[in-house]
Amino acid sequence: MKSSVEPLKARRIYLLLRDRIVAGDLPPGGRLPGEPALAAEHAVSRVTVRRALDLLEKEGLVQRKPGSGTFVHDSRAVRPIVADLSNVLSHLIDMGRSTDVKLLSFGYVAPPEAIAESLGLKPGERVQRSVRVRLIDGEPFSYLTTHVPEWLGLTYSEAELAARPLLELIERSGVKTERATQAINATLAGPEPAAALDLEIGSPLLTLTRIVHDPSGRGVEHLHALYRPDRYSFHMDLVRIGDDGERRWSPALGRPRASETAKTDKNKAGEKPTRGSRAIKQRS
Amino acid sequence: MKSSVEPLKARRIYLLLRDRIVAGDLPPGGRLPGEPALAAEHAVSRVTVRRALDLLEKEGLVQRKPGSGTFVHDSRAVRPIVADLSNVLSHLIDMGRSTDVKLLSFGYVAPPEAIAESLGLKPGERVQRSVRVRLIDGEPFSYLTTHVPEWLGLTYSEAELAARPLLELIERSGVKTERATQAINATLAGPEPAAALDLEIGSPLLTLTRIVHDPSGRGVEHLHALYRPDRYSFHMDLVRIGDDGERRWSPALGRPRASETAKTDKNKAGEKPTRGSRAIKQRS
DNA sequence: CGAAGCTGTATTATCCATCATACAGGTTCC
DNA sequence: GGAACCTGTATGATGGATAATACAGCTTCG
Repeated sequence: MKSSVEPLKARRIYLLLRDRIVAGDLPPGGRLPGEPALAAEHAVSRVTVRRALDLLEKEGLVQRKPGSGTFVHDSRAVRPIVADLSNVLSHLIDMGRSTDVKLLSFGYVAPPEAIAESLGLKPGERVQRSVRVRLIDGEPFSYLTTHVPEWLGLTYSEAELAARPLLELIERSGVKTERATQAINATLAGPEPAAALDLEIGSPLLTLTRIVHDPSGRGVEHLHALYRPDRYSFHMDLVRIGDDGERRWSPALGRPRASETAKTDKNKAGEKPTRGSRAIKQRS
Repeated sequence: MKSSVEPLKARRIYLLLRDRIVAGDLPPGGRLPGEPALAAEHAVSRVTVRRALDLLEKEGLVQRKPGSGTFVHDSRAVRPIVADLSNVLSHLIDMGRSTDVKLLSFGYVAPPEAIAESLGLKPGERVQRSVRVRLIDGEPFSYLTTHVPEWLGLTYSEAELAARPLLELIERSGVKTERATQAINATLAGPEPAAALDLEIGSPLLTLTRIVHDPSGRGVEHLHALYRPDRYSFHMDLVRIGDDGERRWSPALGRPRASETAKTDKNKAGEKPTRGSRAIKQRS
């Protein structure tokens, strides 16, 4: 185990710089402020700034040139996968990229109350719980926890779950899946997801919680998915509908545009760097 | 000042326990293991466990009873506001809740390259940049950064932006907004958003990036929104469409069900006085 | 060339998260 | 009542992260 405790301020600065890089705020190939400037800007010592830059360099986001400066690596290789609303990745497979699934856990347990409630289970009813990780080109990008009522889970084997989509197995059993509700949110990575997704604890994650119902309204699947935001994001096209009184956006249906896959402009949690504030005297 | 650096192990345990609570693994009202037990389980000192519990208590997730134990708070009151796909909150207003907008920043600047590209601007073209914070019942829940081409931004004033929805101002100018694309992702809070949203730096945030186009395909608005995940989340209903070969989920259109979800979050009042800036009532 | 700026490296001192331990006071339950 | 829990609080010790400072070698540019 790594008993070496991770830095705090260093990590903070690392995250901030990383966000600005992936957001395109610091253009690829561009030089970022010098270590003394960064140290002053964030009110930390230069040693700490170096720690943050070490992390960025180790991840290949940044390239350091002694005597010259630190530069954003040109090939921002880490473009997120794009999934449409319905969470469809099929166009990725068309593109020749391979997705694999690792089954981390499989078993029958008593469900947490919240899940039992959302599936409409009777008290005492058990569920099949599985944890899977999806990989694209060998890299993990999602951490899936599913709960399925026991009577339904028993219609397929552990090996089948590891090999085929869960929804396919459910429908094979004769259950019709017509409706679902889902919620998208954000959270921080706990120890298990962090390890499975090859992330640091405390990294941000996209979450998707989906509850699938059969036509009678009975819950048949509870899916909780965690996504690495640097490798996955939800995209959708919207059209403006409604007449003048109440116009609003509505998702544009139709085939997911297999258009240019990604035009990532993610986000910037940070803000504009106030330029021109330099002039730090590190020397006496 | 808050130079108080966050703990590491304490934060780890905090995240662990938090995940188990929100997942329903530890049922509401239940008592969680005693501090000595937790300390032994995670191989840390009791002081560290207490730090983690302090965080949970401050967030209202647990309640401590001296001499008795630490309990999961019954009413997990902090239910996020629910917005449907199109980011519509109208049902909240129907419910009598008030949303306000604070304009934090307004000005004309040279756009970051990523934004210029997504709006299809010519080199050298400037944009109007604004930063707003939305509040519900006085509590901030979203941090909006918008970029609008200068020629369009000049058709309205700063005061108008603070008082009316941006899209309404754009349409008033004669520009037709028919299409948009958006992406949903997750990130960590940087210093400015954290301060505006009354959060710690490094808190998780939901992000929404939307680019609005006019019928000719010209970009007219770049919206970057950050949402507090504990106060806001995206919900949607899905239906299963397509014939047998390729069945998939598709968003169910129609009015967003005024679902059970939004309840008043009884957060501890008082805390941070919202910083003095204008707060204007505005419809979603 | 030479000044200015940059990264790489080293040293010392300080701060703070964590540990280990002890004790006080409340609750639960037999 | 009293044993066995629990949370609240205080103590000192320790190690790692951070700060402050100094200097080396490199690149860029006038």
